[in-house]
Amino acid sequence: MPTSDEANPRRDSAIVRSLCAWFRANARDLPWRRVTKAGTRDPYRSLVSEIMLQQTQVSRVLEKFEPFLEAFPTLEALADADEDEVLAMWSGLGYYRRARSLHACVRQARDVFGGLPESAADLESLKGIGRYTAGAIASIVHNHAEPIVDGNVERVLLRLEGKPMRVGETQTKNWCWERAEELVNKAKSSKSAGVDPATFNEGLMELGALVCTPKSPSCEACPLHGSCAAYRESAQDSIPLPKTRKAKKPLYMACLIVRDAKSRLLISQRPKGGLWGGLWEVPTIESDAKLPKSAVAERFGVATTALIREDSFVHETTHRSVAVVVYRSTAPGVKLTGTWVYRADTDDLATGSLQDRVIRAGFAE
DNA sequence: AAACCGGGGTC
DNA sequence: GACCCAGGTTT
Repeated sequence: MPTSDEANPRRDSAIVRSLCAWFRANARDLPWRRVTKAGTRDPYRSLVSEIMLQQTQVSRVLEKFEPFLEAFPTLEALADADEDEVLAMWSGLGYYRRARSLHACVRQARDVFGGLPESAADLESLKGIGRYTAGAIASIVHNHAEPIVDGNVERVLLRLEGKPMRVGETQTKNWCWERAEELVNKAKSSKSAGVDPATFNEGLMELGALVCTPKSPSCEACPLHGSCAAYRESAQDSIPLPKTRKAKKPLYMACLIVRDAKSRLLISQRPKGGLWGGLWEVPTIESDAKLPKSAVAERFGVATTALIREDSFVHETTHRSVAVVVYRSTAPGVKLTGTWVYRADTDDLATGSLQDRVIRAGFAE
């Protein structure tokens, strides 16, 4: 009696063939899947999409992908751009370090390799490209037999093999990478038409996105249910195990709206790295504790009587709950440095959604 | 191994 | 509200 962990070449072969056939028939028509010529994809478009898609849902990326590609149509164009332009096109996507890393990545690729390299090892040497992204480009664009494991793939593989583990933990990832490697090698060695590493890897992710979903998976429609341990044991809903989540950290922000005689608004750029790194904001104070008005006035160098409380709201991110209080100054602060901008200047500015709201309020009336 | 880093859709 | 997402880097 073979154990469940024992290699089963015939089962793996069936999994690979079924999945590839399903993907060929059910793949979504996404802009980064566009084929330029003779079945090849633009590696640069693939790179941009992969970075944008990190921890970001397809529907979010769809709004930003084409405008970004229009602004930076080629790797050379992106490499030649200023970091501020790149950040501006990333506005609203979140995880802004990705934009700065992508910019550094293409410059590095141009200077070191004369363009984007093809091997996963070379790709992974570039800024912002880890094992997943390197494997994705090498396999999907160049059809190399490189495994890929993201959140989707972990969930699919854990269910397929009936492993009650948590997504994202080191032990889980290690097991998934090994399993994904076995399967992609099986796809590589397959003699069936339409079965290859590119189709298998992308199919695995597409299955996780469309069928083997976190909640209410469509097992009856799944091409792999005949091989799936979780389905056989009716364990789809208990695999993977629920994530353990940390409480959101509170953050308090006091923002100051200052206008000059020309109705311009005072803004400044946040330091690179850290929260909203490199993005623009109105003068803002941050603290782990509530900021009394007197402290805000002191820090901004403005009299308390010149500070008008204009708005307050809570901005939620995955990891933070940010309590924002917006003040307007009736007298410019002596200590404040920054850049004066007109309303129209802010359109091409790199901003997060929180400061977008504050800046809009700043120009109101 | 754990912390850090966004945003918005969905249930 | 909690959960999710084509992760990588830093500590």
